[in-house]
This record gives sequence, structure tokens and C-alpha cells, in this order.
Amino acid sequence: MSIEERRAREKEQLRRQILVAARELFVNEGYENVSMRKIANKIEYSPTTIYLYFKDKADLLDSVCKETLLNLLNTLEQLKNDKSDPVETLRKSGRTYVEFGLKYPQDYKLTFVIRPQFQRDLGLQEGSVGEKVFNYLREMVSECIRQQRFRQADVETTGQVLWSAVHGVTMLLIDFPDFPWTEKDRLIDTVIQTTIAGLKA
Amino acid sequence: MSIEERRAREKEQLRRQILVAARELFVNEGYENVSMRKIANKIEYSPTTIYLYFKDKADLLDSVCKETLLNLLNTLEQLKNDKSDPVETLRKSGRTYVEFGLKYPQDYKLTFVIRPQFQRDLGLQEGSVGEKVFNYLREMVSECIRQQRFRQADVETTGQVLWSAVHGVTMLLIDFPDFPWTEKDRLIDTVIQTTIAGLKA
DNA sequence: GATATAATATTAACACTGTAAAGTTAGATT
DNA sequence: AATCTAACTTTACAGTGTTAATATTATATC
Repeated sequence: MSIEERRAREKEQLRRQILVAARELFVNEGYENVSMRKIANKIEYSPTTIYLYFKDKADLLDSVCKETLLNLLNTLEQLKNDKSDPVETLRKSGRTYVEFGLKYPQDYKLTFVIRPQFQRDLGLQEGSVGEKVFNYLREMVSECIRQQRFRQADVETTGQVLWSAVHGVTMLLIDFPDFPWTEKDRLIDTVIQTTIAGLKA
Repeated sequence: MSIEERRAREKEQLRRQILVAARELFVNEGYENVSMRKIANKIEYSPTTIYLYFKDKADLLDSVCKETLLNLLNTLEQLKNDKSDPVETLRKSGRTYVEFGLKYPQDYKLTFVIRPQFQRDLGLQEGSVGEKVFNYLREMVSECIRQQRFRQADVETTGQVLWSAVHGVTMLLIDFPDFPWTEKDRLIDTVIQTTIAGLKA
């Protein structure tokens, strides 16, 4: 069995190698400026080898994005221990989300804009990482409502409102870096605080 | 001079023809699935003719997007007459913005996501249509603050917060059509009302 | 009306792209 | 040692954006 295991390990290694190369290129040069040949060159394999590990270029993108979502989830869940003030935790989560997007802007766009363009029916399938991220948000929100820190309202809608706000400011800051924004940190805080204030009212 | 005029007219006509064909294809098939050859076929000219009217494909996209912004601006400015309640007008403007985005989702994404990817330094140049759209928002917001219907705050920041909210919900609804959203109209209203409520607090 | 000139459109070509099919090679099994 | 099989490569196809050179057309001049 050892041989098979080693083979499986090697196969997994090459898969990861492709993934790492693809992410690096996607992030640095943009998805549509990266060709399968470029990725292949980077890992020193022939272009078509990639197709033995990934169905096509979109599938490769898909796998890269799943990793990104996992990173986001891990980053967020580090805040979960803080059980003191649910509203404060939610605020911090919002900041963390936006900061994640701005720290890896290309990854963020890949995941939340480019991927849905190539991958149809991406509507939070059972057990997906995307679902887990949204579940995190659900928990935070429902705790705020349970403790009556938020106006009594639908958890789903409230969560979606918050997501809209943080996604909006993240996307705008990424896509229009030359726009005369208010000082960035202040803008992000104001977006989050305003939304939270609106949910209390 | 009449001949020159006719020529200029004809030239303008073909330019428009290209623009119309490009918009239709971009909107129906997505920017990256549309080739210059496809556009050329549609207007029954050779592919390279397009290059006599537009610098390249990105320039063509740019022109299409400028038109889209002009449409958005016109749609919004129809609300300007309503001088009664500035907060109500702002709310309506928000709804109109989102509805515009959802009515022409591909145009919206082209303008607010794809274009910035190809066109660098798109930071609201003097006299641009984009600037006019943001000026519209500025006016609305500053009237709300002047009449003390909003908490005393920076007009710029407040405007940017509102833009974040409506852009966010628009993008999410476009990009994740299969997500289990709350009933769409209710979500849009809640996003806008929550943000406005937060700006009052 | 013939010819020169300018504007406009086309053809051919280049260096790419994603990907399918067929061919090759190295290692394990018999 | 022969065979089988998984992994990888070569070749090829139909398509891409774009440039340079060429051809066509319509106007202006003689």
C-alpha cells in the first residue's frame, strides 16, 4: 500500500503546486492575463498536464477561490472567542472582512466577482465554505438580536444588509483606488458603524 | 461644407452602429466572450474597421460605459424636481440606483467592475459623467445635512457610505442570483432604510 | 471626362489563447 | 522479460486582439 500512498501524495503535491502557481499568477497579473501556458511554465510542466488535475481554467479558479474563502473563514473565526459584547464582535468582524479584502484585493475580486461570472449556480451549496462564512455572520447577528441589542428583525435580512455594506465598501475601495475617498480607515469604520446604528434604531 | 458635414454625419453613424452592436453583445454574452470579429460580423464590416473608430477593445468598452453612466445620470435627475422631503428623495434615488443596476446588470458590472480593471486611474476626472453622478449624490446628501435631517457630518463621507451600501447590494444581487436572498425588494429597501436610519442617529 | 488625392475599408499576418486527441515514457505487476 | 498503466508531452485546431500593408471608393482638381 505504501507505493500507492506515495503516488497519491505526489499527485496531491503537484496539485498543490499548480494551485500555488495559479494563485500567484492570478493575483499578480489578473485572471484573464494568465494563460494555462504561463502556469505550466512556472511549474515546469507541459500545459496540458494541468488538465489532468483540473477540469479547465474555471475549475482552477474555483479551487483557488475555495482556498481564499477558507482563509477568510479562519481569519474571522479567531474573533469568535470574544464573547463579551456581541455588537462589538460584529463590528470587529466587519472590519476584519474589509481588511481581508483590501489585503488580498485580487483574491477578493476573484472570489466575489470573477468566479460567479464563470461558475453558474453558486448559491451557497450545502456544506460549502461559502455557506460556512455566511453561517458565521448569521451567528453573530442572531446573538445581537437575541440580546436585544438590535431592533427585532429577521436574522437573514439583517445579515444580508451587513454583507451588502462591507462588500460595497470593499469593492469600491478596490476598484476605484484613485477616487477621492475620505481617509480609508475612517470610511470603513463609518460604513460599519452607520449600518450597525441603523440596525439598532 | 455640406459634403464634409455629411461625411462627418456618416462617420458618426457608423461609430454609433459599432457602439450599439458592442453594447448588445457585451450585455448578452459578457465582455470577454465577445470578440472584435463578432462585433464586426454583426455590423457587416471587417474587424479592423472598428479600429478606425476605437483605439482598442478597452476603448470600446470605455465608450459603452460612458453611455451607461449617462443613462444612469438621466434616470436619477428625473427625481430632482421633487423638492419636498430631501430624505425621501434620497431614499428614492437609492432605489432608482439599485433598480438601474438590476435592470441592466451586465452594463452595471461592465461600468463599475470590468472597466476599472482595464482602465487605470479612473478616479473621477474633471467634468466626467462619473463625476456628475457623484455630484448628484453630493447635492442630495448635503441637503439632508443642511436641513438637519441627518446627523451633522462630512458630506463626502456620508455620500461614500450611501454609495457603498447601494453598490454592495446591487453587486451581490447580480453576482449571486442563486443565493437564498430575502425577498429582493424588501432587501433593497432594508439596506437603504437601515443606512439612512444610521445617518440620522 | 480623366486623373490625382484623400478617406475609408479590407486582407494577410503575427503571436497569442484554451483545450482535445494522440503519442510517449517510466515504473509497477505479472 | 513482457505487459500493463498512470503520468506526462507533442501536436493540432479553431479562435483571440491587433498591426501593417494593401485595396477600394468617393471627392477635388485639372
